[in-house]
Amino acid sequence: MSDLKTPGFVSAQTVAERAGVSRSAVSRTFTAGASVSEATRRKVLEAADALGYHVNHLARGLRERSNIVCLVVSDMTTPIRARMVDVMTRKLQAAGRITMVINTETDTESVSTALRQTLNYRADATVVLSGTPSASLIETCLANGQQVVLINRDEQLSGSSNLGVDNAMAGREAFFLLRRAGCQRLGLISSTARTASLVERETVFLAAAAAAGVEVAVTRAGPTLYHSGAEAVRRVFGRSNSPDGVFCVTDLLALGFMDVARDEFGLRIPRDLCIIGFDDIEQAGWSAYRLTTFSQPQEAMADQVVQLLLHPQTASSRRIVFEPVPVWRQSVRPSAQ
Amino acid sequence: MSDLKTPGFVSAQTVAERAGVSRSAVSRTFTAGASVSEATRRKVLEAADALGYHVNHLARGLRERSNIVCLVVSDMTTPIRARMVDVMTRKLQAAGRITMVINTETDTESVSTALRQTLNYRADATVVLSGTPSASLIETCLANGQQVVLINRDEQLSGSSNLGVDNAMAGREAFFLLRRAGCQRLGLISSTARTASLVERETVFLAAAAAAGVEVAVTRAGPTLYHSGAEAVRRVFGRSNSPDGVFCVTDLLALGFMDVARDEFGLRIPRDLCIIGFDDIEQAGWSAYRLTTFSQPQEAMADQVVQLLLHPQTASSRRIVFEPVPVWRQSVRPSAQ
DNA sequence: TTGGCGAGTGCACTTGTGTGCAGTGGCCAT
DNA sequence: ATGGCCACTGCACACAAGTGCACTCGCCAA
Repeated sequence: MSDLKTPGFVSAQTVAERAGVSRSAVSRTFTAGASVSEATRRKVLEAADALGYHVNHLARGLRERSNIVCLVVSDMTTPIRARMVDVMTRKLQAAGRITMVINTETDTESVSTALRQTLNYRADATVVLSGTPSASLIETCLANGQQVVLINRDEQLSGSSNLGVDNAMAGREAFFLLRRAGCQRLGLISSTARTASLVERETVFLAAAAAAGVEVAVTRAGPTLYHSGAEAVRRVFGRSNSPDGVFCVTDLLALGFMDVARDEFGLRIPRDLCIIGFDDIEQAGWSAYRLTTFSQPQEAMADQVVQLLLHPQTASSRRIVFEPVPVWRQSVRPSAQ
Repeated sequence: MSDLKTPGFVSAQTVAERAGVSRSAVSRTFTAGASVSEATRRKVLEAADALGYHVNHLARGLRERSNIVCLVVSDMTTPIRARMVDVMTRKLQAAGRITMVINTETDTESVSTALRQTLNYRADATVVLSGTPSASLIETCLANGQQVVLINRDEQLSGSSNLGVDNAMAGREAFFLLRRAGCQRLGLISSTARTASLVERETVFLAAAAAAGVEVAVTRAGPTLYHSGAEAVRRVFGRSNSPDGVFCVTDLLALGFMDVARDEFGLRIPRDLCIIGFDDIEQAGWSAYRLTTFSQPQEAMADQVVQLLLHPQTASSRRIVFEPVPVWRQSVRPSAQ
């Protein structure tokens, strides 16, 4: 049509005029279950199509729920985070929600700013993948009727739901796997980031070793990234008695460790050195690595988040723990002798 | 305070009542440059703080621009995409915009649905990272005063801006690098996905080879993923005369190719086999690979998108091409003999 | 003393929806 | 023929903001 349209969105009013009906009729046409005659509906749909009309969800969100969910996340380029964002957005979309991504630093200040944005956009819920927001701000969110879901974050924070994986199980299991493989001198490769998850994996691994009377050399060469794992090798094998089995609290650390251990120190894995990681990122399965690790059940976690959104009454102050599943590959010897 | 607050967001009206001023005063307090006395502003801020008030950006978006930008993307777990989403969200945030992510399949149908969502939420602009939307739908977006930016997508689509990298340069350069390294039998490893970008890299590489009178074996073992590169090796080295230099149209393909070439065929890189990729994903720099490749200037592209949003008048129907920058590593011999 | 000016304030309108309520018209049973 | 019921329609209000316009009030100069 040669409608000389002024730039800007077309409203229900315009559609109503063109269709020769009231604006209410237009609204009802696009509301499931509302009462409209077939004739009216057809006229409206025709006019809407000709004008390119789309219901304004922002205005709709003024009265009731906005169907917006904010995802607060940092380090998105990290494979594990990227996959989490992917899974989350897909599941939320399938549940009729739309995702606003807020990319932030991990520090509390920055996350708080993000959370305030969340309130500005009337998100029904906020899912925090990184950093830990201050308790008082969470209270504000809750007071505003917003749900807050923390994933792999600090323990209980008043009122917010809390999803996490059983890090203790992984730390314990990692120790026994290395011992069963016959490793004598153990190493723990961790990160300078002191996330609750990482700390728990560390402490449980160390506790299990202590209980068995085994000493463990701990190395923290930098942030939770590939090059920190790489750097860790140089520190570890500079020392007097180098380990023959290491638990890396993250796959990225493990992959960096493997590369440099082979490349610069000529070690063969798992012959000279056994390695266990955590996360089961895609690269861990690449044939250059074949890393034995633990997989986070991200699909299940995302499903759970959706459930919490759909049934908010069940959501208050709960902590839900998921079991990581061990993924057997070739970076650990099957058994001693 | 022991305000028995009913769940739900607190509005400017409530704040006004508590502060003993008009709602206008509240609005003006939160509007930069509006005229409010210092005394009033203080009263308002105090009440707002006590009640946990936050300006409703949705309602604000009813009158003017919403400051929402939709990002339509698929295959988010892919390193190159994950980084693009990361860079985009950060730059948009810095420019005062908020990002809505729509995670979609690459097929046209699914992208069209996504684009309609975009209109529902009154996004000021839509940035399409994956798939190609139908031209008619783009027209609808434009008619509604929305900007559409296509990244690495098909050529010109009426009215939308179009950012891309110079694939031709990469294809040509890749050929010459392999030749200069002394490679005699060339291979091209590509994807079953027929994206404009991939096709262009392919055809230019092949054209350069044809012009030099060199034959090239083309292999397309599957989607643009690691395991397709891995699978390609088995096909390529099953044939009679195997290549000693390959151009993989994507880093992921290249890494899969390298792994299996070394692992199952005992080839040494770059001694027996030279490999060039494209994208410069993080993993390409890992010491297991040290892949020579081309880097997409994603930061610059995101900056350009922000510029287009800030100055919409300059945005109509433009195609802007960025130069990929060659990244020299060790998967190609420096030079023949 | 009075007119003018400027800062500050509030009313009322705007944006695009969804929906309660009242009203209309058609159809069927009595 | 008429009352009752039901499907449909439109008015008007609510939602949460920003803002033009009119108005008040204090202060200063003529």
